[in-house]
Amino acid sequence: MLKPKLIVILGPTASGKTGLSIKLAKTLKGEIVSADSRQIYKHLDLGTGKVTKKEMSGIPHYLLDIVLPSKKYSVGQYQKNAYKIINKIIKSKKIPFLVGGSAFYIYSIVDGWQFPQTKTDWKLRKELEKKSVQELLEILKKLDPKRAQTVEQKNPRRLIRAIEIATQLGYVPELKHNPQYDCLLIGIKREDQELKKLIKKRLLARIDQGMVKEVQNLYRKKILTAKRANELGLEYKWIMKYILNEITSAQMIESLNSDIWRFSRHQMNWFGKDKRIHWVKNQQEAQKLIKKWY
RNA sequence: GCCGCGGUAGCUCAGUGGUAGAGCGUUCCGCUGAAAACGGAAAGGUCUCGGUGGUCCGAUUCCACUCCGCGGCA
Repeated sequence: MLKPKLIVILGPTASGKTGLSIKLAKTLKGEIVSADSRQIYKHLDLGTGKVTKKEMSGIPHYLLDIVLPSKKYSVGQYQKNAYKIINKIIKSKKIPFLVGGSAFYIYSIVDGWQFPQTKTDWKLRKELEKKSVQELLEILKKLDPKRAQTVEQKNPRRLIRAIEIATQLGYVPELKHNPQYDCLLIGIKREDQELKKLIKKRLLARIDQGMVKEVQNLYRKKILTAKRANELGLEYKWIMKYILNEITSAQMIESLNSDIWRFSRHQMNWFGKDKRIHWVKNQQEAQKLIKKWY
């Protein structure tokens, strides 16, 4: 049985995913499902570079603004939500586009990761966070010696999650892949220097548009705490520091610029090794690929 | 002009009479329900510690002079 088709548009931050995906969706009767771990949140707009209503120009967008910034969201939830919406779009005879820069989210769909059926145990995680990596590794060894060998042994996050799973299931099952869709992966290609310029330009433009004010308002209305802003990272982290007078605006811009650049490298670290991705420079190239594939 | 302090990796600084160190940054990499998260690795000092001489078997480390920066007194 043939799997339904899914077009995936990915690339580093500021590469132009939003613009390209809307253009493509317009000419192809498409609908867009976001794959962005921060645009998921309500009220985080300018800081996440979220599409505006106007930019959408009538193309339906999903998985934006679905949870409050104070809540923690996860890939597991994302995958469930995304499957549901993509299937709905397919049923309505429209073409689904998965668009975003959160590699972890994208691959949970593209590769169909089958996460173990467990509950997030914040209490346990908090307890475990007090322990050293050595201690965590010892605990995991007792629960699941096999997984203890394959996890990143110095990474507390990974160790804690493995312990969480093993506590609930008795062991950590191997992650199985069960892709639900036939995916066409299109990546937006940008040279380093070009991307650096784009990042800077977009950063300054958003500051002009009131990005600092956005964070100020969220802070004043208690939608966003300083701690949470720090967890959310990048724009929220640095703008919050500026608002709290910990840094000057020049320091804020400089730190942000270099942090966003580093973030883009991190994204490319993930995409760069994926041979399935077709790298394009513009709409024409993307359209040609889609035409051939569909 | 005098006195004091400092000049060591891109930045902030440790340090020792006997083959140069940390943190940050940079680059690269990993990633099984926090992923803008979380973690790992490497490169970098014209054989080199501002410069020139001296003491010493040996000086980045001690001494003298010199240049530069900072602070104080004039």
